[in-house]
Amino acid sequence: MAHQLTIGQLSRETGCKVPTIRYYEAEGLIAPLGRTAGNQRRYGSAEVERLRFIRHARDLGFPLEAVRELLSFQDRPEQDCAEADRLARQHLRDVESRLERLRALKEELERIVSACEGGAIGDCHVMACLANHQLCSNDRH
Amino acid sequence: MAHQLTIGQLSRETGCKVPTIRYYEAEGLIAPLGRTAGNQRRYGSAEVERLRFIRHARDLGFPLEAVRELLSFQDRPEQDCAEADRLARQHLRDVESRLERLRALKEELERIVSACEGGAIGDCHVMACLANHQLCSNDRH
DNA sequence: CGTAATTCCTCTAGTCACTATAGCTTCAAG
DNA sequence: CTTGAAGCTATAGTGACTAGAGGAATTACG
Repeated sequence: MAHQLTIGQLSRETGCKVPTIRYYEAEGLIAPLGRTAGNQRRYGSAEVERLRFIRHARDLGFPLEAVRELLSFQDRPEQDCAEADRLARQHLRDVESRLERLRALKEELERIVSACEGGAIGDCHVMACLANHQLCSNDRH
Repeated sequence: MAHQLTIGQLSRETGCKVPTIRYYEAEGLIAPLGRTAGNQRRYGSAEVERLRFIRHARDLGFPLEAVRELLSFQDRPEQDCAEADRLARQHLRDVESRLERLRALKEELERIVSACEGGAIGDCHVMACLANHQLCSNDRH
């Protein structure tokens, strides 16, 4: 049993928390090589790779369901990559639209806080803008 | 009982779904004026304003907990607006950092999908980048 | 006035991707 | 051989809703 990892070591190798690894196992994304006599999980280097793959895809914002698909592609390397590419492009479109909305939101917030001049809440622009959308966004949206 | 609204009418007025209104009520953010003999909620124009306030703050990404605070400020208009302003500024900082991360992510995704040239998964850049962070982001982060 | 369609009610469970807690067992070091 | 860290399972909680079941009230029409 050379160089097998405990769940804690796998956690340190990949930056993925221990309960999260167990959660991924329950979700069927990753499994230990086996268990010790005392029922503890043991992992090999393939699992390190697999978990890094999962983490990276998650960091990129892919939902677990998409990660699951990507993993299934990985398990069939002879297959065409069109599906993986489609998934990534779809995700990019999602990210772009979220980015757009977040940018608009930031601008609105900037207008709101830049208008505050102190004083009582009754006269506060921040509160007025929150109460009345018209007040802060005089442009589109 | 002139111009009192049902929950469905309030929903149409504010763009807030019916179950969401009931959820906000359970959370203590908004309450009906009263109930009919048949136990149905009835609302007045103050509730329309309050719910619009809630929706706008939510659309701006404030968590419900912050909305709760903002509402409590609104109930004391003589008070100084510094707290409301602080909350909005804090939120702006949150949004800015999310925006920054989302932007970096989008760039990484763009690099990834732009590298795909079709073919088998074994040779696919999309998959390779997901497996190995180094491959796609040669710059910071 | 009857009835049918629509809207309303409560309650429970599900979503997503974890995170936290409790109470226990196993393992590695000294 | 004992201690303390790390492991185990199982359950519940997070945020902000959303969906569904099963039933009651209201409104519109004939």
